[in-house]
Amino acid sequence: MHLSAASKPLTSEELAKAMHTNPVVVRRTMAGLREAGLVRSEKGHGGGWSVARDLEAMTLYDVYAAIGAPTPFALGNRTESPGCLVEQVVNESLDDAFKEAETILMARLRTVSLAALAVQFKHRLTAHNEHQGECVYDV
Amino acid sequence: MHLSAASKPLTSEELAKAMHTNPVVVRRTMAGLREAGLVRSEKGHGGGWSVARDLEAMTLYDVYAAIGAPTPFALGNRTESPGCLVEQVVNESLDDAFKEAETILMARLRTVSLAALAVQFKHRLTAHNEHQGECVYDV
DNA sequence: GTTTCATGTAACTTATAATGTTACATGATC
DNA sequence: GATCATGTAACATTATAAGTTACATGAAAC
Repeated sequence: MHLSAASKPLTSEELAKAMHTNPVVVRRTMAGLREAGLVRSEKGHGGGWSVARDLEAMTLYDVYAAIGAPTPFALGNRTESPGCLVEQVVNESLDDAFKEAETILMARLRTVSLAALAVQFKHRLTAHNEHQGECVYDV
Repeated sequence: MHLSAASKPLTSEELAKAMHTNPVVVRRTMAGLREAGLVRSEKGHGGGWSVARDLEAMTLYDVYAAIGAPTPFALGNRTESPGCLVEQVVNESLDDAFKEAETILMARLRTVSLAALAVQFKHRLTAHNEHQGECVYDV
């Protein structure tokens, strides 16, 4: 979203500063997005990161998938294939519950396009400027 | 569930052995269950842990709540109250999605009583014994 | 009543994963 | 060819959960 708001490609350094992290961490994360075709990267002068397709055609789910679709849950099985019959029964029941919740979560993420978030962002920016006076938001 | 299957209170040491962990870790975890009134503990000879109420009246949610209701999600906001307007908008959208998923997950956990799991466990135990010949399952 | 057994808990160590950092290779633009 | 930017390996730091040691407290057995 920062990229789409900018008029030129943004460097990893600029992005890192905006989100209080490190250029290499940015590259690592963005690499997933690049491989998924969500963003582009260019080397050399005037290079950096830019969006590769319409924000309308990107959802939060696409971003999630692009970064590797890590398990969204902090709770999990202590053992994957336990010999303990109690543990088996509990694991299966929890797995069912998590699966249901995950399905719903993913469906929800698919409904949120980055374009929709960009609209909300613009509203927020307007309100912010009215309250505090003009403020350049280039990054 | 191990406790309800046993005919006497089980010590932290016995439980630790059954779940391949450490007696102190067992005590730490069980302390939450005790404070929530799900289990009892007794010191001294013949002491140990036992269930404090009918398995019918305990659900997976009760257990989850008893151990402190930690956030079930591995994904979260990078910053709780970010100044960045993009981050604000994304956080709120994700928070909404997580909240919905969490509500559904908790509702689901409330439908699973430990008694229901105990029934499944007994079935599994029967099948296990038919397949392998009698096997004492006291812990 | 004292010995034994069990929990309760503080303090510390270890394991693991995410994040941050340094260093340098590769490629594009000026 | 000098400069700028990504790509990536290797390493360091940090945070958190799990495991461990040590010892105090209380209950039962003898």
